[in-house]
Amino acid sequence: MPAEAKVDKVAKVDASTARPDSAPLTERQEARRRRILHASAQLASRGGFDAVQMREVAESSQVALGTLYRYFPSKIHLLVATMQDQLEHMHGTLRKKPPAGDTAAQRVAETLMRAFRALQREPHLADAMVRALTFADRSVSPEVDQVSHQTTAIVLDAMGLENPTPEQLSAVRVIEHTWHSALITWLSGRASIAQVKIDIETVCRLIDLTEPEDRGGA
Amino acid sequence: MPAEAKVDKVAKVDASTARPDSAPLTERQEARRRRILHASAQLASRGGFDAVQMREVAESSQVALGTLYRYFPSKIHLLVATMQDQLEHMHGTLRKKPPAGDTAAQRVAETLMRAFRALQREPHLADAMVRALTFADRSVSPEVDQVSHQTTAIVLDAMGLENPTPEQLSAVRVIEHTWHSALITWLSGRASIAQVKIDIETVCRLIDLTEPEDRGGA
DNA sequence: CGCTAATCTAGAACAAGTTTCAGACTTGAT
DNA sequence: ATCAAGTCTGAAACTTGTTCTAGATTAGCG
Repeated sequence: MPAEAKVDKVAKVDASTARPDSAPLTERQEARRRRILHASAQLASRGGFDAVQMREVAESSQVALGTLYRYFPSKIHLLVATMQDQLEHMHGTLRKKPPAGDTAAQRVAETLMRAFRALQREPHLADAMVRALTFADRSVSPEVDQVSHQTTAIVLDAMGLENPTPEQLSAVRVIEHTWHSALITWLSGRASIAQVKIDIETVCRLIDLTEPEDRGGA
Repeated sequence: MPAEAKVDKVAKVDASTARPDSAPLTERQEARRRRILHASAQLASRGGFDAVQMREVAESSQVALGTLYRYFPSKIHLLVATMQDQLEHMHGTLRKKPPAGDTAAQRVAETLMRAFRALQREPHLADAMVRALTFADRSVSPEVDQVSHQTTAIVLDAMGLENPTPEQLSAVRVIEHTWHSALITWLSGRASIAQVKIDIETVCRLIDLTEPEDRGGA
């Protein structure tokens, strides 16, 4: 069923969502990629990780199974890419309304809680993305790293820092560890929302330890 | 091939490794369980998560596939149980040589680094266990919780506390989050051993914030 | 001992991720 | 417009986790 039109040509990839991979995609390829990611997010929103079945994604996005695998070499790759996509939205949204806390710790905690609330609105989607992220093996490292960097950027934004010290970067790393792991315990029903909140607030206190100005904590 | 002898009978389960599940196991059942866990650990040590294939585990442990599934209802259950098993060893080993640091934070960091070094000796096994742990869904919550409690016990041991305050328990939770997540980044090649060490040391500083003696946190 | 229920075994069958392949379609260049 | 190379499609095959079944074996009991 060759149902595609005849308008196409080279198409410069816009830099916003650019995967600086290797080959620039044509418009139709970009459209396919987008359809796939959309289908992935949609299915994930329904039933989480298990509901994202490669055959279904292929069908929903009007693409052959083989093509799906050409774009995303595994289910994990697909879901991590889906997460990258969502993270971009999130970062944009968060940027519009910066957190209002007095201290960096408060602002980071507030930002993470805001993100957490967003995830609560689509718990199944969150499940699919986070499970994929932590289950990813070495073959997905580059993509996972990109997600990690994006997350770091969000946290640093919240802290309001231009040139973080190594200590502060360490604190941010630990915050991200806690964020991921706390999400997992929540998703698997082993921790309540309240508990996650406490964990986030607890770890954010680490930031206070690294304040160069007034030294000392609470 | 009914190759089993005729010596058996009721067999009291010893309390050390007791799964207070429901039915006490006969000796032969206990032996099967042990063979299965051994095979699981062995295969995991070879090739990590992927190398633990249910058919192979069944064959290695001289048990039918159906029986394997009766003992462990999924691959994840099996690997989490394998982790429980290993954790017990670990806890026993650690108990023998308590950490020597001056502060609670130092002792916890030292203990975790010791555990980390043990994992480095069997990185594939670590991979299988940790991946299973973080991939586990709600159906495995009880078992994962038990692993979590065991880990908490180890950390509290290292801190040398009888009655931890709620604040200290929060710190311990965050430490465990960091521990798990840092392990994952290491296993998937996104963080070096040195980086994991830094992360552990960083998060352990949280403990200092909760010391009740010399001025308090918050 | 002899019985009944529970357990175990071998093996087929099923499900979903992944791979493969032949043939049709597109793309980019001539 | 035409050709070679690259891409996409549909469908089958393969892999490994999981389920199911029928028949043997074992456990606990009278």
